[in-house]
Amino acid sequence: MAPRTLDDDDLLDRLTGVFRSAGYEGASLSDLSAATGLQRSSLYHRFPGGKAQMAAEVVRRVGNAVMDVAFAPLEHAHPTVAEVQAVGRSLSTFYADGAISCLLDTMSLRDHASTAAGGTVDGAVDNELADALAAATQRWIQAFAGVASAAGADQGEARARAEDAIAAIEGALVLRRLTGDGAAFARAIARLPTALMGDTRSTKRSRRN
Amino acid sequence: MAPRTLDDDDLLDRLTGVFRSAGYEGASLSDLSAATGLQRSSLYHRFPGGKAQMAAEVVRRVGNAVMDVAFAPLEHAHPTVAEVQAVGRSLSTFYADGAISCLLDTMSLRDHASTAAGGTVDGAVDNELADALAAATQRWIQAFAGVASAAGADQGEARARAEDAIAAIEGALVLRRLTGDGAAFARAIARLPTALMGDTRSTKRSRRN
DNA sequence: GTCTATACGACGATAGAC
DNA sequence: GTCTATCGTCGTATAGAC
Repeated sequence: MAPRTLDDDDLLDRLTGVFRSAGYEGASLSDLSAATGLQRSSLYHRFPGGKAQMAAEVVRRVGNAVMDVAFAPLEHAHPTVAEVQAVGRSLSTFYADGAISCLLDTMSLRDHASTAAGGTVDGAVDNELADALAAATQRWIQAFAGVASAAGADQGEARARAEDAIAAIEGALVLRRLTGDGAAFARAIARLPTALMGDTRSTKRSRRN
Repeated sequence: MAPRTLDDDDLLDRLTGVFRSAGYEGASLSDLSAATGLQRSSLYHRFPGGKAQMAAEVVRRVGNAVMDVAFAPLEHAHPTVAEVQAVGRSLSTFYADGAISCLLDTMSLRDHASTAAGGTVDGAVDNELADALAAATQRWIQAFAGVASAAGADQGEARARAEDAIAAIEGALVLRRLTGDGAAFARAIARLPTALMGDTRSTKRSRRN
């Protein structure tokens, strides 16, 4: 019912939703077509590289969006606990309180193919996705590690805290898929300030850790 | 070159390897056939329910194996720190120091299909997989929660500690897929005793937490 | 820039010989 | 209990009309 164009941002948003819940292999062109309202061939007009290109662009775009919305507040010298809590709220919104999976998880499977014979042309496209995932992960780690560093952790410890905090969130999202219970995700978010900055005891929370 | 039978345990082991690295959608019958040395039709002879049945049996079998090997030592009244550390070592082996993904993660995606029209027959098979995943998850949570309870945590806190410890492990496995670095996984395993039992300070480790 | 139509291989699944 | 051969469907990807 809409014979005219669809906005580029809207288009990628729709694609993102499919990849987030189905993963790379699970997201068929029919799914992507249905979600966007565009026919398969129209998708190929915008993404000549096919599904692999769609996936890579989705990952890059989401990575940028998350950096802007959630982590930009952290990029000055000394983030406060309140600012880290705000990042937690942004992440809660982004993941719909844990109900939506993370692209880093759902897109990081696959790829026993394409490594077989000599370098095919689309091998580069496949690596594009892997590179986008790795880049987004590193940016996330560095954003969190920056917070830990500002709180006084040395470089190695800062990176460890960042990785552990991310792992807690990613693992909670997996758990949520399995149990339907978002409590673990909520705890991982609530723990974010102390996980990164150590025990600042500026809030009333004590618990283990 | 082996026209005769393949042992049932071996067969499921081979299938497990494919599902672990490729996920449900990513594991094709060709992959499963190649990994087992059996033709597609032979696989159907053993698993009339097809891929869904293979997946469900794999999940159930792995769930049982993990319970036996790793968690059985915990099923008496008061597990010791050393015993929990031993569980960590078993898990490290099971996950090849983080290099192998967890079935709970890789198999818990998918399934926008089969819910469409009226109840088809194979809808039950699909739920079989989801049920197997949920059951394995609950058994894991309860095994860990038992440790926390024995260490003095009340019921809610025990379950929270168990879920958080599992999330830390699952998230570290995701991170390892993304970065190729197993350090986060090693830390999640090392933290297991204190994560479940609180700060027993019986080892020299202090750190945050 | 979107559509209809179609190519063609891989997919899950089945039939029937041995 | 395994095989070869094949089914119909859906997968990704293209060609060409509008």
